[in-house]
Amino acid sequence: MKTRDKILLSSLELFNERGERTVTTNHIAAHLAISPGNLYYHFRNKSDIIYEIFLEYEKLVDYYLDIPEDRPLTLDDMTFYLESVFDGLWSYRFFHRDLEYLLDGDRRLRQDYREFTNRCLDAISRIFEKLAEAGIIEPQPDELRAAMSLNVWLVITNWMAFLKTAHASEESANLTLTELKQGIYQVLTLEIPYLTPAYRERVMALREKYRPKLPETAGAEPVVGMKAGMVKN
Amino acid sequence: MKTRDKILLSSLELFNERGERTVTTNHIAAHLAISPGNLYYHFRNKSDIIYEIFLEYEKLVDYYLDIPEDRPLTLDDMTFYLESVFDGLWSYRFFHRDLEYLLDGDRRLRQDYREFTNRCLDAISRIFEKLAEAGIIEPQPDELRAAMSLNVWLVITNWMAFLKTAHASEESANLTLTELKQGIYQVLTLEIPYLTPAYRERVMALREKYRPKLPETAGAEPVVGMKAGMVKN
DNA sequence: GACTCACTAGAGTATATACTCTAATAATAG
DNA sequence: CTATTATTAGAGTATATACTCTAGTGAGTC
Repeated sequence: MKTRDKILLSSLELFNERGERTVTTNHIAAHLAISPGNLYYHFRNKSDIIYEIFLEYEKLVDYYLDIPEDRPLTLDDMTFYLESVFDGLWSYRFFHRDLEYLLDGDRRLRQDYREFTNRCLDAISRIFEKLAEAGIIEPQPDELRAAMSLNVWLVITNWMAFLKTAHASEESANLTLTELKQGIYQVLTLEIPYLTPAYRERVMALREKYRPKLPETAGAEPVVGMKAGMVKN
Repeated sequence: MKTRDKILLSSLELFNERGERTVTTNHIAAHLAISPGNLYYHFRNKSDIIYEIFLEYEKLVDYYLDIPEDRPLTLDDMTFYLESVFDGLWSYRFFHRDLEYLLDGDRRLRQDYREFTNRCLDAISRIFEKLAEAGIIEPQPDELRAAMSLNVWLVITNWMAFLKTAHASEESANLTLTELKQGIYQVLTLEIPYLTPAYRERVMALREKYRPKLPETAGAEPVVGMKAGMVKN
């Protein structure tokens, strides 16, 4: 594997683990057992590394949120979208943590992220639209759908932060799979009132699968692994 | 005014303006035209300053979210809660921005914040309960109410970050009053499906007041001032 | 007038951080 | 084989950061 790619991989790993703020370029180099000079041969600066990681993230999410226009959506599709988005969120979780600071320091990133957000909002809205066409949720006026989509986005992007700050009385805060999946539970909660009678029970059953067993008990559950076995389309 | 209080005030101001990460204790001292030594006479370290600011924030929100148990809630109460919470969010907006890092570095803060979050969630849930009692929203089972409350919390605490990152193509990102208030619009969007027929129109009209005029146009609107004229009870 | 004590100035320090520079070694092209 | 280019090591640097230490000052007290 190319040094350049190793740098990106290690950076992501360290950023996710310890937060971008506490991981220095020297740490990254040390972790790879290469010299700082070597790292700076491949990247102009730390921002550059972060930007490239963002591009990967963007690509991943754009890929997952590609909505088929030639067929109606199914419940499985919706499940796939939810699982995928939380997957992506997990893999690049450092990003949303220090988002504001990162955007303040890199105009390119700010601009790109802005567009990325808008694409995501459009995708969510389009998913709702197609779920309505498929008779899974009731159709809603554009304006309401847009506001709902934005709420879904806010819940999704804030879920990890909530887990890490509000849960986990112990400091380390190993996230469990159950906890991460509760994010899907929260998103489905938003949809409940809009479900059609025909699908209500099925979606409620789906939601139930993501419900936490014991809300307040920090269990010794398996740590998140993800990259689960869902395949696109 | 005591030097100690001036330090807290300036710190909050600078943190809000530039982010905790980029504001050093030396900056704070310089801004007050006092020596670093003086600052460190009053506070053991930077974390201590932040912790004290958090206590103020906590006190403010706890005060606002005190729910009267001797009378039913009104729509005006709900408006007051929403306005107040966004007020508080604005006044201490640096806090949520760097939340994870701050909690990682201070056990006290982590523990207190955790309890604070739970109190807020309980308050939101209690508000929903009393809104149902007042016939404003339909009553819901405990479990759904809890999940809804959590969604409200996620939307509220993530709203500022959304504005600062997704909006404002220009770098500075001066938030406008209209934009901040759109957070209330988003929260009310969550409530729509649960409104009783008797109140539906009134709440929709209230919501309309917070609706952004031109969603995507970064206008030259008046910058947020807040501390608006709402009085408790 | 000596004494205390809360408060302040300002120079200083150990460490870290992002990043640079030079020189050397592999890899590749002609 | 030679020349060029890509890659790497490793020491070094300018600056910043959180924080310390010493030496006071000024207002009140006995």
